Amino acid sequence: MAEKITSRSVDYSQWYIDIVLKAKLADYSPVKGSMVIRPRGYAIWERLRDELDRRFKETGHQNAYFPLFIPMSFLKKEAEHVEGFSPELAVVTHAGGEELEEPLVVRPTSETIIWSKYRDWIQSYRDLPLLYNQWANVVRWEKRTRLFLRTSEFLWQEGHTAHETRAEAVAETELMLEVYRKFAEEYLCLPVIAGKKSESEKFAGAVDTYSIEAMMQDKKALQAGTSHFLGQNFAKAFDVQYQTREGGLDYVWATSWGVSTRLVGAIIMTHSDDKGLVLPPVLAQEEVVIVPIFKTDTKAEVLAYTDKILAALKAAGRRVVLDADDNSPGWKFAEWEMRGVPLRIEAGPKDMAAGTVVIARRDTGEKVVVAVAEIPAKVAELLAAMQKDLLEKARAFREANTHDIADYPAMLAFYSKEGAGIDSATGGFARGLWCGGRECEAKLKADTKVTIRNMPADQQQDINGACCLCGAPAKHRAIFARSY
RNA sequence: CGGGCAAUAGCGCAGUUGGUUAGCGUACUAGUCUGGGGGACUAGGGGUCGGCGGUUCGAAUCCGCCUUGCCCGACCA
Repeated sequence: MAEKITSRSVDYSQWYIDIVLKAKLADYSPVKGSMVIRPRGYAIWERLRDELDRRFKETGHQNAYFPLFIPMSFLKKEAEHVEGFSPELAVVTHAGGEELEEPLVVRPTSETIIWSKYRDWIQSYRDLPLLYNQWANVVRWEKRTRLFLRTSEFLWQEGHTAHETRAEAVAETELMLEVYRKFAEEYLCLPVIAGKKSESEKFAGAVDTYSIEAMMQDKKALQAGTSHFLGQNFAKAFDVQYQTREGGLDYVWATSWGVSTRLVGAIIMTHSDDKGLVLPPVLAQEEVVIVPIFKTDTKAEVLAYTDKILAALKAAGRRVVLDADDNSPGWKFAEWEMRGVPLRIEAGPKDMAAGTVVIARRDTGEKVVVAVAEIPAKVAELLAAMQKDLLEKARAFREANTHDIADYPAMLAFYSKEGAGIDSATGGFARGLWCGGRECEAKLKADTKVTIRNMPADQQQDINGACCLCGAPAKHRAIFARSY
């Protein structure tokens, strides 16, 4: 609270931890890798979740809930799936004081339990498509954890859909990726790159995995959401067949897609500064904080003044809070900046005499004097401007740190720059042509820890040239980066 | 899971050749003044020194194991 947070330029990791703890978004728990989400952090998740839920329903999806415990044997039905997840499984072997006949896996994701039920529910093409989503917690035992970004238990949503045709399932995969992309940009102010993952980076059990990738302020990439085309893999594993329109029998086509509380970490890392949290206004628990500035003998009249402003903003539908505590104004300014409230209204005797207030923007620090009657309109204007500017600022940062790379020496040079500025320099995003081969991708990772984030969907034209890693004829254009 | 560092009041830390009643800053509580960028003074409350075990007449201090966190690596829809 009273302590300052570590500067980004000193230690980016510590800066992030300081913000999460000091803005009271989350705290550690006694169990390694699991975290407590505190009210100020949960409020961000709630607002994000509600908006995303609205968008899912708008695109025809329904919510359901599937159980936390999954029979171990279910995981084993899809070979790649169990192989991918087994190192991270938490398994219940005892319950009710006895050893269980079959161990129960605490869900790391719900494809298997869901498809075991889809088998019962799908008989005919008339039962399709099935467009279900669930909001749930999942557990993946992580070796190395970070608040919000990688925890052993996290909150997420997982959509699981079943379709008649391959084309329809692919379209759903792409549709949900686009829902995520728009949501990330419009609501979270996170500019993201939507594209397909390489073979080595895709989901265990998927035919194709797509992702949205964002750039953090240390220039590392963060996968902010994924959408998978599962083909008929799970339908075959769980024997989910349906009668086709032609009277035949075929396996159902599937997708799954998800975003998690990791998004909260992405938001923090993208927008915040050395004073603390900076939030897109639509996500903020409070959009406006009013700080009255008074002496003991002027307290009553100043509070009467700010009460009217508070009432006017509430009447305008704003999420607003008045901080009438006896802390000094400077203390309050710093505290509310730490918490990431987008706008601060300062009102004291001078303002009262002039019939004005001072409004300060959290992101730019800019202060403007506004007449009392104009406050609701000005607040609306500033909040909208901030929502827009945060996205543009983040986009400009990403563009400034994205470079086209032609060959391997250039790639090595790009990622070997010595660490001036934030953290150890990570170079940023490299954009280059790629042959699609696993070998050169693996070599790059071994040499530099840089991986292919994805192949941007809108940048696959004019692929004429050599792979920037191995020189073979290129098939794709890819984004490379170090990542979280 | 391997290597390194750390854990003492809510937070940040000091204390330790083993010795009575564990200390500082800050935060917290009460009061007075103060108040436009983290204010001053006075008086208070707050501790199983991360856990378990060992050595010892005596352990925050020495030893062992464990837990949690941070950094580096391995791993990672």
